[in-house]
Amino acid sequence: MSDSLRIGDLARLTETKVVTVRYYESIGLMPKPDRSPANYRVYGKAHLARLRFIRRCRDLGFSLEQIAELAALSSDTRRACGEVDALTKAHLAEVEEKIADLTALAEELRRINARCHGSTTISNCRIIDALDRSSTSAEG
Amino acid sequence: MSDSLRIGDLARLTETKVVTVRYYESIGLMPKPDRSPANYRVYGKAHLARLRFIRRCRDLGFSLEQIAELAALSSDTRRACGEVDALTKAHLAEVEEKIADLTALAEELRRINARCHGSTTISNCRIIDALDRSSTSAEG
DNA sequence: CTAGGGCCTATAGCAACTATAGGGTCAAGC
DNA sequence: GCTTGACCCTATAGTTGCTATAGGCCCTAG
Repeated sequence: MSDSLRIGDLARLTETKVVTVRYYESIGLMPKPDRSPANYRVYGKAHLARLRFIRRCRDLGFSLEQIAELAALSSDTRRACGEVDALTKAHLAEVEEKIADLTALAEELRRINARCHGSTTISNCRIIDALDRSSTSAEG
Repeated sequence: MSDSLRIGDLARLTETKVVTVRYYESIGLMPKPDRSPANYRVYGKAHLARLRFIRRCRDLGFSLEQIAELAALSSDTRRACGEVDALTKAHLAEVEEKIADLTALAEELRRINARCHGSTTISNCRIIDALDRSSTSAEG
């Protein structure tokens, strides 16, 4: 009995918003649960596990589409593990690329920031200057 | 004469899509240009500079809202430079935080990936296992 | 004079939610 | 018995930064 959860319980247990849970259902990522006589959604442990899986993957940066794939793969235990492996590897590569991009970007922001040598007005502010000029063009 | 540009020229010169230029105008980020007799948008060098500024800031990861602020600040040359400085510093902090998050995430993905010890089917795939369990809970 | 490229407006779609409106349900307290 | 308040329901619109589509005008070259 106590494994009968309402949407609010599910949300609390997974640190998800209620609307988000409904949203996941609307796009088919969460299965449609049974309804109580009052038309409330009634969830069990399987739903909780599913939502936990989704949230964990979200935390790891997977898209909802990727999560749907992962979930489909994981439910078919005889399926080749290689597909899961490929998905996580591809995702890792994406993440690593994003890190590289952001690192270069931070570098440049730091460089730009360093140009503000205590000037007090925009007219002699080198930051705006730096933003105006393309970084690839030579500085004067 | 030759500093009269059409939207396609502007787009090409800044590696922006035509629709995007119009979009920037629609949200007030680009000023409304004059129109030719045929109702075509007619741009000058100031517009080009403005769009370049926008695109450069976008490349640096600023949001359109932040860019609007930066542009407003930069046009008032007597204004205190401190605000610009603060904006770029805040943005840098954001970027650095994002890098930290992604780095932790990549770490975990690598850890998860390492669990696939050549198992061939999902049933003994440790990756799905790893995704299922919360990373904070102890492993058995 | 027609084909193509470019331009115009307006609207809808994308991810992944979030917010709002307008209502029903239910247990507790007076 | 009745109200209060927390919870639930549906449906729709908003968010960011675009992109795509439909349906149509302009202009030049062949």
